[in-house]
Amino acid sequence: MRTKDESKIEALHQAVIDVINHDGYQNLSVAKIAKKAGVSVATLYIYYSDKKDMLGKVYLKIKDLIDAKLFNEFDPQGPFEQQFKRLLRNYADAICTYPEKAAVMRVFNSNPNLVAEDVYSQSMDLGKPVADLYRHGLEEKLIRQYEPEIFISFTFNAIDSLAQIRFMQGKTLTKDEVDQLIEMAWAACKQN
Amino acid sequence: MRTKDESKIEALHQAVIDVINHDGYQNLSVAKIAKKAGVSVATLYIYYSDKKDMLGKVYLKIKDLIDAKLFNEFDPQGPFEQQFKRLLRNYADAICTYPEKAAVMRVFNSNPNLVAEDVYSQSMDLGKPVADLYRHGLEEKLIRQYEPEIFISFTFNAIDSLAQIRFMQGKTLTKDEVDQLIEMAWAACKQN
Amino acid sequence: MRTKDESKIEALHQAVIDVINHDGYQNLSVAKIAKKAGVSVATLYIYYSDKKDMLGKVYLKIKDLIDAKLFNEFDPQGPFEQQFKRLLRNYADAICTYPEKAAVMRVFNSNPNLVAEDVYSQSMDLGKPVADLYRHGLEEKLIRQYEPEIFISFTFNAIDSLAQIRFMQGKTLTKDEVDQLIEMAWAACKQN
Amino acid sequence: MRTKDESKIEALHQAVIDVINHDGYQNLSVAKIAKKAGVSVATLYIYYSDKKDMLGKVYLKIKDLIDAKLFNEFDPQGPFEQQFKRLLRNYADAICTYPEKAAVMRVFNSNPNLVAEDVYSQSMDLGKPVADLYRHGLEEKLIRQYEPEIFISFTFNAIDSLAQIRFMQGKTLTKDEVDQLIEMAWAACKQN
DNA sequence: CATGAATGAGTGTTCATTCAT
DNA sequence: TATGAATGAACACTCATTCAT
Repeated sequence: MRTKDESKIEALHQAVIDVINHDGYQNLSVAKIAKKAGVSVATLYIYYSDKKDMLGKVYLKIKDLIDAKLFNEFDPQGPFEQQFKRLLRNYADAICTYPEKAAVMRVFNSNPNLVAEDVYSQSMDLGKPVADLYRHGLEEKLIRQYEPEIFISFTFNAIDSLAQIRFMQGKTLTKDEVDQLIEMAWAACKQN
Repeated sequence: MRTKDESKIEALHQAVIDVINHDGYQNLSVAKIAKKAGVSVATLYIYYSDKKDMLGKVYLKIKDLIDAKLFNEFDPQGPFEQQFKRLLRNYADAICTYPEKAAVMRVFNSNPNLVAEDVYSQSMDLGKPVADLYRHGLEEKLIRQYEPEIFISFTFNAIDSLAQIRFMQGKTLTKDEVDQLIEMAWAACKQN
Repeated sequence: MRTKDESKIEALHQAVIDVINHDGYQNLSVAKIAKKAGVSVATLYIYYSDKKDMLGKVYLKIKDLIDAKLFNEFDPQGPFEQQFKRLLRNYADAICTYPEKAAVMRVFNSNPNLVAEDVYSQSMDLGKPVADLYRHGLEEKLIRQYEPEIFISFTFNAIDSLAQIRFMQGKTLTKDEVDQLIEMAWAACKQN
Repeated sequence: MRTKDESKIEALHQAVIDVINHDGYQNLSVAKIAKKAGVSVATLYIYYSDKKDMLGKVYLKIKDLIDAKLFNEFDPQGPFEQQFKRLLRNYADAICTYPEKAAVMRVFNSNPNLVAEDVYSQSMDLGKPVADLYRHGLEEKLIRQYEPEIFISFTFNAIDSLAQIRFMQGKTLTKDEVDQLIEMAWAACKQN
C-alpha cells in the first residue's frame, strides 16, 4: 500500500530527529530509531540500504525543507542589500520554524562521515542563487573582495552559531536577535 | 616499582586526537585509542577512570593549550579596538598552530555529553578577561549593546567556522584570511 | 518471519544447568552458556533482558518442576504423620529425579543476589500447603512448638544436605537413605 | 619485619571475609580485597601464590578457629549423649561467636572449586574425634545404624542451615534455638 | 618487602545487518 | 511488504596475574 509506506518513512524520519535531539547522536542506533518509529528494524532495511543511507535521506529532506523557505520573496533582480538581508532573514526564519531539524542538520554538518560523501557537501552549499548573489555583490563592489567561505562564516554560520547556543539553552532566536544578527552580518560583509 | 610513564599519557592524548580527526568521534572506541597509542586497553584504565574521564582530560589539556596563547601581549588597559583584535589574532594563531587539536575541541564543544558536565562549559567560555573586555566595550559604547553570545558568534565562532572549513579542505587559515576575519569581526561588532 | 525457536530456550536453560554443575557458578559467563547451548550470545539477549533475568527464569522453571512433584497424592485432610512423610518423600523424589537441577537450585538458594529479588524467596518457601501443614501440626500438638524455620532445617534442608553430599560424590540418594531421612526427620520434629 | 607481615596477612584475611559478606563472593576480586586490606595487589602475591591459594588459607584459618571451640570440655570417655550434645553446643557456639566467618565457610563449603582440592574436604570433615564418637555410638547401638553423612545432615548441617537463615535475616541463633536444635538433633539420631 | 604500572583474556551487553517466514 | 529471530563483531570495562623498580 502506498500511503502506509509513506507514513512509515515519515515516522522513521521523525524518529531519527527525535532520537538525535533526545539522546544525542552517538546513541543513535537503528534499534532505537525503529522502536520510536513503531516499525521493526527489518522493515527499516526495506526502505534504506543501510543506516548511512537513511541518515543521508533524512539530511536531504531537512535541507530541502530549509531551502524551501530560503528563497521566499527573494528577487535576484532586487537591490543587493535588501536581498542579502532577505536571504538571511529567511534562513533565520527557517531554523526557528524547525529548531529540532536545524539542530539535526548541524549535527550532520559537523559529522560528515555520518552520511555518504556524495549526499553531503560541507560549507553550507546553498546553491546557485546564493552563489549568484555573491558574485553580483563582488562585481558591484558592494561586499568585500574576499573568498566566499569567509562570507558564509559571517552570515549563515554566525546565525547558526547563535541558534545552536540558544537551542542548547532550550530557547530559539528572538525577533530582536534575528534583527541584530542580520545587522551585524551586513556590517561585516559590506564594502565601505 | 615501575614508574609512571608520562609518554603513555601523551600517546593516549595524541591517539584521541588522531582517531577523532581520522575516523570521526562516533567511531572513537577505547580499543582504537589504545591500539593507536600502543598501549593495552587495561592500561588506559590505570590512567583514567573511564572513557568520559579520559576525553574530559584531553579536552581540558587542549583548552589550556589554546588559552595559553590567547592572552599573549594582551593588555586589559590598552586601547579597546587593539585589544579586541589582539585577542582574535591570538585565537586564530592558536587554532592555526594546533589545527587538529582545534578540530577536536570543536567536536567537544558541539557534543557536550562527551565529557562530564563539570569539566565542560558550553558557549566558548573564554574566561574572565574576555568577559571584562566585553563589559568594558559595552560600557564605553564601543560595541553594540547586544548579548554576549551574539558577539561570540561573530568573533571566535566565525573564525572557528572558517578554520573548520579550511581544515576539512586540508588547509589552515592563511595570513590574509586571518586579517580579513579580524576586520569583518570588528566591523560586525563595533558601535557606529 | 522466522518463528520463535522453543528448542533454543530449552538449550539455554540446560546450558545454564550444565555449566553451573560443571564449572561452578562463579565461572558462569553468558559466553559459556551461549556456546554450550549452541547459540550466539546476541541471541540469548533476544530471549532475556540480561543475565539475571535469564537465571531467574531458569530458577523459576526448576522450582516449578520440583513443586509439581511435591503435592503428589498429598491430602491436606489425611492423617498428619502420613502427610508429613508424604511431603518429604515427594521432595526427595523430586530432587532424585532431577539431581542436576536440584543442585542448581541449591546454588540459587544460597546466592540470592544471582537473581532478582522479586523472583526469589529465601528460606525454602514451599508455599501455602506446607505452611498449613505446619500450623495444623502445631495446633494439634503433633510437632514441637518451635519456629517454622527450625523445622525446615530438619526436614527439607536435611534431605537437601545429604542429597548435595551424594551429588558431589556422583551419586543420588538411595531408596534406603530416603527412608532413613524421613524417619529421622519425623523423629526430630514430632512432639513426644 | 616480622610483625608487619603478620598484620598484612591478618588484614587480607579480614578483607576476604568482609568482601564476601558485603558484596557476595561472585564479586570477590583481588583488587577489592587488596584495597580493603590497605595493601597493594602485588603485595598480595608475595604472600600467596594466587587467589585460590589465598582463599584456601583463609578457609583453613576459619576452620581452625571453629574447630578450636569444638572440643571445649569435650571428653571422649564421657557419657555418649552428653558428649554428642556437647559437640553440637560447641559448634553452635562457634558459629554464633564468628557469624561472618561461619558465613564465609558456608560459601566455601558449597563452592568447592573456590579453593584447591587438597585443602578442601567436603561433607563437613570434623576430624578424628567426631569420627570416633560416631563409631562409638554405632557400636553401642546408641544411635541409628546409618551412614555417617546422614548424621552430619541432622546435626552440624541442620544447625548450619538455621544459622544461615538467621544470618540472612541479620540475626544469630538465640539460646533457645540452640537448645531446640540440639534436642531435635538428638531425637533424630538416637536409637530407640 | 613493597608497589604502581602493565596486560591478555575475559566480563556483560549492544551494534548494524541478514535470514526465513 | 513486513517482521521476529539470529548473529559476528564490536562496545566499555574488569579480571587475575606479572613486571620493573
